[in-house]
Amino acid sequence: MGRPTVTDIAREAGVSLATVDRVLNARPGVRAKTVAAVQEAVARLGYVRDMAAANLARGRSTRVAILLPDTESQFVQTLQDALEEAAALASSARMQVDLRRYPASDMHLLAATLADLAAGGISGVALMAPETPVLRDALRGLHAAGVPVVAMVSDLPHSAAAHYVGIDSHAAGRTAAMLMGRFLGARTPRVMVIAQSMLLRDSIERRRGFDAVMQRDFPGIEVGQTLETHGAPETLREVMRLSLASSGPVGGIYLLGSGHRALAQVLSELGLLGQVVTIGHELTPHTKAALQAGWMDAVIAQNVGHIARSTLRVLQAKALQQPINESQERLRLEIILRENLPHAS
Amino acid sequence: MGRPTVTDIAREAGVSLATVDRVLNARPGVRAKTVAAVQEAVARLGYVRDMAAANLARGRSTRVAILLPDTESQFVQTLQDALEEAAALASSARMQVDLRRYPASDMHLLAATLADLAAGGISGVALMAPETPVLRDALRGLHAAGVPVVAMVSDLPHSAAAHYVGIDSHAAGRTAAMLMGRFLGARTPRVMVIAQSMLLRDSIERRRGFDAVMQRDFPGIEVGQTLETHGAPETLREVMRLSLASSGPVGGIYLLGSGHRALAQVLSELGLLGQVVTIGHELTPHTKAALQAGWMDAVIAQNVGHIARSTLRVLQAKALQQPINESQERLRLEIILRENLPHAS
DNA sequence: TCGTTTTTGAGGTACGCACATCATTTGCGG
DNA sequence: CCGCAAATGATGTGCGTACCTCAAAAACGA
Repeated sequence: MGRPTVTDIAREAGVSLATVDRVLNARPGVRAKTVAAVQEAVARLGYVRDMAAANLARGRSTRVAILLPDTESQFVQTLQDALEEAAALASSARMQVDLRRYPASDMHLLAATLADLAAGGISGVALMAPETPVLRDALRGLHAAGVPVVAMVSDLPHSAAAHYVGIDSHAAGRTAAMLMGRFLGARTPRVMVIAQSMLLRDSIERRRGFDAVMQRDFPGIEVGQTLETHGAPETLREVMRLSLASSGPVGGIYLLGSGHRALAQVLSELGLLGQVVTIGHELTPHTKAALQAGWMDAVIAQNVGHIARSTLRVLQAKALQQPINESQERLRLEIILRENLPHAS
Repeated sequence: MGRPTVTDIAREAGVSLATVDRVLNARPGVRAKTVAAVQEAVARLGYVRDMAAANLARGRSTRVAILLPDTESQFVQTLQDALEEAAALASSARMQVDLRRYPASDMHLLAATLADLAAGGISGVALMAPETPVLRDALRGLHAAGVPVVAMVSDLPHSAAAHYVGIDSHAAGRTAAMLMGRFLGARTPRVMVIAQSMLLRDSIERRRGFDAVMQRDFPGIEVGQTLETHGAPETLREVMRLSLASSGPVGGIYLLGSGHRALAQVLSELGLLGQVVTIGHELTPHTKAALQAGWMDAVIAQNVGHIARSTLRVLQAKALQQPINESQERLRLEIILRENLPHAS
């Protein structure tokens, strides 16, 4: 005989199917004593609800929304691709995904979108966004409406997010520092730190983690301030020139983000390409190429495919009020060198 | 309206439900022209079979066997734990797992067990084993019987294995070499290589990968022969003493396997603990502790939880003759330092 | 004890699909 | 054009669960 079914529970508990159903689905109108009897039968037989059948019967088709910033970042694009792929697969598990980009500059618009979604009867929302007050209020509104919110990549600790899917950014920064310290060897003990912007929480935390390990384990290495480029090649060239002029040559470069289109060129103009230890974050076509070319030494990444699948699983679970398998959803921080670069699929 | 169902397909293709069913399940007795019409309707409507409902209707309860060597290795134990956890979860997806250990010394017994399983009507087998001729024949027998075989951790390229779940061992060795070379810095450019045994194919390939990168990128570093310990602390102490005496001091130690219980003690006896760069494989309680203590510098690992879940998913898919989502099943080679050690869960 | 409320039982329908049976239609060779 | 085989249609049942309705029984208060 296979797994026990509701019928077995009914027989075992000496009640009818209807009563078992009432207990299992927490419907009212059952005496506490009867509830206990049914629950005992469940425990005794080791009954586990067949979720496939349950969802089939419910006829539920979870509808969720995922919001990504419209930043021209290759990482976000990579993540979007992964989400689309995962969404296609998830459709076979009766879940439809509404994947959108929002203008990163207009948080009020994002908030309005979220309000619309809540009103439109969505069963879950996942988003990657910086935690501004406006957003926080919008998310609390969602929470009040019973819509679970999942934070992606960058956590939203003060916004009643039901779950965070992403790596520990502080640990990511610490790891980058550890590799930087060890790879630097006999090179000039000075590191330049470059970022596109420090808006998202994860950049800030990476920087903190980086500094923590640098101070603790490599006190002899000097770490510069964060140079913000806002994605503009001109600014990148300018700030690097200025920094080199004022603080002197460097042995390493730490990219808080996923790198820049123009970075290779600027580095080569400055005669640094391949000469300095370069460590960055996120696996994108750019960073992949840089690793392969050999001028980037390491990339600290999170598996976007995993993020995408995990996000959808968590949204599904939250929407159906099912428990979450923590160990499956925990993301690992990945260190990518040229040698363990994933093959193009 | 929700997702299209078989009924929609039938209407769209202008055929009956029965015919749609015949086409979808590749049953005989349908003209090529009709098959094409149905498939076109499927493509047009973007029909995706509801696997939950399909499996429910099939009422199948896949039974699979997983065989692990009874080696006293912490890695195998960790893997077993992960498999048990995954199996518990998989039971809710109508799949029962028969998890066993076989005596690593007796391949004939393993072959006999496999023959029994084939006769007993199993729908899939996964195993971690060295590819000996006896085993190869047994696996071909399984293949002939239509039982899919999944190789875990160590590939079985000549044994008609339907799938390999594990990382690229050559790449693992290359990665270890790259880290060793860069971490070594100004230390004595000599590396000692230690293994429990060189039986499993993965050890051999790691060694090959390690040597390849060492020769290419760090020609100045001398790499010793593989010292086999067969798990005995005495042997470990002996071979290390001999090697140090004959070849002189070393700056790094490369553990081809997951380390030894006695390693920390022997290293400390020889005054090497924390003095030499130590790199090994697989995340186990031992290697975790060593990383945390700081005397191991890096561990190249594969995510056992992922291996376990992937193995079960692949077995399930093979048994049900469903396609496999390659990108989800591809394992990443993980580099673990103290800084990105996963938290105890 | 009676009437009322609460609890329980019995039974049906639906979800999307697999699989089986039997009737009917179609295509094809002669 | 007939006969036969192949192809297709029609229809039913079951998988395990959710959810609904109505009737019956039990518990309860007065």
